[in-house]
This record gives sequence, structure tokens and C-alpha cells, in this order.
Amino acid sequence: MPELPEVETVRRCLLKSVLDNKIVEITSNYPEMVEGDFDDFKNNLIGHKIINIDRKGKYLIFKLDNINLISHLRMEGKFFYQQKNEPVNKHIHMIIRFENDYELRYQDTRKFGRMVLKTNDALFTTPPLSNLGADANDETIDVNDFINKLQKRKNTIKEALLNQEIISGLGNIYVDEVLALSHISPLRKANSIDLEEAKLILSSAKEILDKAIIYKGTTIRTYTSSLGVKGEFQEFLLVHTKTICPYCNAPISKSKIGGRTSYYCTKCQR
DNA sequence: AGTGCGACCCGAACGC
DNA sequence: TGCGTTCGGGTCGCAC
Repeated sequence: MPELPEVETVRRCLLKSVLDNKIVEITSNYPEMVEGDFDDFKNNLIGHKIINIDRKGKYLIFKLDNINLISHLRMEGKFFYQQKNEPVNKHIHMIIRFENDYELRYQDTRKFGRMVLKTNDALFTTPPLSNLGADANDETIDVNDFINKLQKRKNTIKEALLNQEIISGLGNIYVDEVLALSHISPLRKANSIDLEEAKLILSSAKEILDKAIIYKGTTIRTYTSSLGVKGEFQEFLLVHTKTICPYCNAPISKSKIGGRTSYYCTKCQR
């Protein structure tokens, strides 16, 4: 489940390989993953080069000389950079071939990921990026803006932090971790969070996400990771998938909050 | 405007 | 063993 640190890791890896190669062919066995007409998609990309890769929240933004390709990996999306004669498995759903006979291959076992093209003008003014909150590890987030958004929410703080319009980049794993480090219960109402707690949540998010990026993300399941990169942040998880609280040794509670499996300590997190 | 829920997918885990 | 069923994960679109 790629969240901000995993997507950032993918971005940094791809930067080393795919830039400044002219795209010569694009094929897909599942063109429905592209929003809009697939022939238009191809025609806008072929003959052009990826000149940079950005990221906003969990979205990758491939910047070409004429257009932007936005990619969301959802649960299991991965990119590989391989030579064209290497074998292709059935879960590779898009192949972007470059002039040098290498290919950027998108693999997605569950076909959940999506791609869409946007012009520069429309990039941040139309969905999916237009309504995204600031990155959860952005140190310039205004805590007053953050708390104002929380005040409007009647659901739990966990659900609010999963809402990408409030702050972006956190998924199920890192929300559990941020709330554990903050010693705040995921069941608290979002509108009950006070200023000091809001500051604590933001500083915890920055600490955890920045550290997770350094360790190249979290590898919880044993499937092959993107580009052969295996994250190591699972070594530092406080509560997610854990059974014993690292602070007080009480059993970790595992339950559903907002339909999501949630781990937290009922003693330490209030 | 905010909330809740189904749809999108399919491999893994589970139940019989 | 082999079959059928359920579940999960993030986001969007829709109804309320």
C-alpha cells in the first residue's frame, strides 16, 4: 500500500532512469486504467520525453515537455524499468518504451491504479490534484488552517487524517503511527482536537514520514517491491500490525475505524 | 458542505 | 482436496 514515503521512494528511483528518453511506443492490456481516450493518451506522449518527476501526496507527476502524466499506484501499483527483451508477466498493464529500447513498465496485480494526463494549466486546478491538502510532512502547513479543517469534521481524527483534502499522503499505516507517536486515540472526534494536539499531530507526521522516506518506505507484505527497492521502515513501526505497546507493554487494540483495520494502545492514546 | 456507501479489482484467506 | 465466499485497500461518484 504505497503511501507518501513509498511513492517518494519510487519517484527518487525513477528519476535515475527514465528522464530525457524519447517515448516511441505505448501499449496496454488494460487501457481502462487511463482516464479518457487511450489513443489520445498515447498520441500526447509518443515523441516526447519525461523531463522531471514530481509528487503531491500519493500521486506521482511525470512532467513531459508538453504535458503531465499523473499516476496513482493505489494498493499494488509498481513501476519497473527494464530492457524490452525481458519477460513480461500478466500483471504488467502498461508498457512505455523509449528510444533506447528500455521500457517503463507499470504492474498492478489488482488493476486499482489509475493514470491521467493534464496540461500545465489544469494540473492543480482540476481533479485529482485540485482539492488535495498540503503534504503531511510539509513544514509550512499553517496549524490554524489545519485545525479549522478538523473543526468541520464530525467523524474521528483517524478518518480526518485519511481524508486527503485535509492533509495528503497519509494512508492506513502511517495514520496509526502518527496517532501513536502523538498519544492521541484514533477514536477521538476530529473537532475535539485542540491547538497543542494539532501541532503535535503535524510534528509527529513530519517526523515519521521523513524517517520512513530515509528508510525507503514500509514493506509489510512479502511481494516484490517496485524497482527491487525494499523499504525497511517496518522495523520502526510503533503499533501498526503490533500486539504489544512499545511505551507501556499493554496489548495493542485491533479494530475497525471508518471501515479500516486500526491498531492503537487504549492506555497510551487518549 | 459534510457524510455514507457502493463501485472498482483480484489474490489471499477463510469456510465448508 | 476442492470448491465457493469474503475481504481489503484508496478514491470517486452519487444520494442524502
